[in-house]
Amino acid sequence: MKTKARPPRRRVAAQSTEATPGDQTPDRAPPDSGAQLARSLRSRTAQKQGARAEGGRRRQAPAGAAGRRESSIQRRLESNERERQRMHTLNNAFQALREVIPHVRADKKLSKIETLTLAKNYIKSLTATILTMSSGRLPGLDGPGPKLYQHYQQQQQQQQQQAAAGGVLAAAESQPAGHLHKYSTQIHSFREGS
DNA sequence: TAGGCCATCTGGTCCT
DNA sequence: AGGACCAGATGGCCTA
Repeated sequence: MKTKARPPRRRVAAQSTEATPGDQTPDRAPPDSGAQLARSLRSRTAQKQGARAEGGRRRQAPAGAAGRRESSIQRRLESNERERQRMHTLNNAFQALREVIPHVRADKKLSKIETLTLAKNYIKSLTATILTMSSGRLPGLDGPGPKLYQHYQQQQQQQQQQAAAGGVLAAAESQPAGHLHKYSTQIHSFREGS
């Protein structure tokens, strides 16, 4: 099943502080209020630390414990926010990659795994094309072409050896021309919406 | 309704 | 010590 471009959606966030400024993936609703989160965290923490009553009584929290708990909550909130930002920059990078990879259905957003797979094979097919052209055009001449081609062939041999050891290698991966074929096949399989 | 994809939270580990 | 990175868990939204 494929995921089509989606309208914004909401997430009932269990935790979080506030709307992320400059959120580039408005896929999600801004998180809950800090107050809510703090409440949630406090109750969780209470459960975890075993608000275990001893003989039906709660132990008295040591002096300063409340302050430490608050600062611990605060640190968690800040950490969550950083993590959110980190994921946003990662998603921005994915988006930038999507925009650079030619694919058939412009209206369909590539998933992350599709983006990576397509990018890998696109790079391979471009590399193969460039090397084929340059080695053909500059036989025996000084220049990057032949060296690159040699390097590429070495890489291919290594990959074949590794694959032989592992016992897996698609025929398309084993030769330059195969990359283009594999890439275009993949584009079409994605288009089919497999 | 099941399955795919994703955002977010969270705790652990690594790095500076 | 604090931030970055990572992976597992959770739950929402969407499509077939």
